[in-house]
Amino acid sequence: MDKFFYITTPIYYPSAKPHMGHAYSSILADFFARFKRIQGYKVFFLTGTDEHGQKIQKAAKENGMDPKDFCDKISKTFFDLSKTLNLSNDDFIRTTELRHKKSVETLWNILEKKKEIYLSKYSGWYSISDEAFYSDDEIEDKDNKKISKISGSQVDWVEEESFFFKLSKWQKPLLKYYEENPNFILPESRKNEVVSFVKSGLNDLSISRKSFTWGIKVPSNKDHVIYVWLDALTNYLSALNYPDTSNIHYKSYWPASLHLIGKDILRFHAVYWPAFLLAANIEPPKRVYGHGWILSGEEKMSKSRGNILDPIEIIQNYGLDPLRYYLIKEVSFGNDGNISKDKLESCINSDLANNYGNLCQRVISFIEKNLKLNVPENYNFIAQDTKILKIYEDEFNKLVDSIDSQNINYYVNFVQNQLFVANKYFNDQEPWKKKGDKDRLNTILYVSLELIRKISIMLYPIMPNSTLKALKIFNITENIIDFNSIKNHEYLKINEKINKISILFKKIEKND
RNA sequence: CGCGGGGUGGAGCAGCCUGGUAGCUCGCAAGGCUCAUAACCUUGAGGUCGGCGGUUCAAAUCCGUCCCCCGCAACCA
Repeated sequence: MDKFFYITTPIYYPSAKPHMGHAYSSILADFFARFKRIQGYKVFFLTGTDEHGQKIQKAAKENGMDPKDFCDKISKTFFDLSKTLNLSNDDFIRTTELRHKKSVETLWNILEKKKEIYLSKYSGWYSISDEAFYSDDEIEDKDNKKISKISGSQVDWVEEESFFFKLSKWQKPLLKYYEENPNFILPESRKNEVVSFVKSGLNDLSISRKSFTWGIKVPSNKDHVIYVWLDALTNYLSALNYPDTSNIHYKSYWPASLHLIGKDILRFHAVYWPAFLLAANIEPPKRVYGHGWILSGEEKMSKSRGNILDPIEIIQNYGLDPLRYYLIKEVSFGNDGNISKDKLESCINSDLANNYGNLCQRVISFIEKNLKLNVPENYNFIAQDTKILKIYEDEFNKLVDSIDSQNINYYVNFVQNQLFVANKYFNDQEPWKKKGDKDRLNTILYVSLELIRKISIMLYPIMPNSTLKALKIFNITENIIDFNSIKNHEYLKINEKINKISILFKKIEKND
């Protein structure tokens, strides 16, 4: 029976151009998607853009553009980014699409029919840029203006009719859901935050606005636009052809396996979203993972500090795969991490060029010179060979578990460790001194090739382009990569030719 | 008492939940090797785990308290 895996990134809000944080979320999601694919799962990987709301309407107006044209333009930059990052996403959803509109309207109607929504009036201090209301003690005066203490953005007194979602009613069911699904919110530290937030009590949620028009209209009352978050979150269903719940996509992939998001939007995903779904009698997603932020050095990236690292520019200068590797390996997943050109450069030199790239190079050129690129024959494993090869067999389940629990640093550290092991093996076995002992020489080279194959497969989800280059040695193409094959030690067939490859990663000359 | 994150060898981090000789990568020093992208391998130096107090046979790890840094001022992942 087929096994299914549905992973999503947040849909990005295209009020400005993509930055490192968007790249980070997307790259991580792609890593999981690619891993599950080579593990044999049927994967659906979704990303896209969230294009409704007052901010977009306002930004469009400032640019003298129609909101839709404005969205088309900026959404394209995010679409382009997905190409630049070599994402393997199966779909790219935009909330301005008809399929999404239908999906949101259906969800709304269900909630309304189930009496989860009621019409009332909201009055309070509202911040356009935060898209949030603040209470009296959350605002202060500054320069004759009212601003939010929390965000510092300007707030205005707003009094308007609004539809409300009976969020308060779902406090207990949510807590029960968290308890019954202890891994619904990860990492654990953030789960605690969410749980205590819910425990402290939930107010009903205003889920419509009358103050602007750019969005999906409330079906039963066209004066209202549906609240951005109710609109946006539903994208995860829309892409599966919801409301057609009998279609194969929906049946296979819902509930989502993993919503990968930044920690700042955890509340929407871990509280509101499951509440909406429970209220509509739809199964909530299996997991929401709130990752940290990427900082520049010690500080948050900001234009005023001039320490911004544009992902596009980094990729142009250093290449995509090094950036992907860096973000996945150097950042302790779940925590904030930081990136600097300096650290990226030394990561490229030591991990990629010296360690992985050089391993491939030394082994292949040795085989080229001594065996004319034939697969070594008459190999005969002795204890020191099997000991190394068997590590992959022994660790296999742990590696799979580490991915399934999003403990990706364990996985990456394992690979890095095996790179050291492989280089040490080649060093210790000294094939250059074994030219008189053909059988032993062949065995050493055979084992070395196998190590390169296993390591390259493991690195594939992180660096698809570079590892596909390396796997050309063995004529392994993307469609036949099989993670399970790292357990196998006799993959290579005698009489086959292997292929020479060019240098995988060039070292960066440091001039400081 | 605003909220949250954090303080572990020169740098970046893991370990803390479930106490038991302090671990990883980079950097540094010495040696080895020469197949390879001056790459690789070995060994070594370097930390009283922010301070103080407590619990314990035993604390980076648990409890209390204090100090310091960072984000919450947007390019919201």
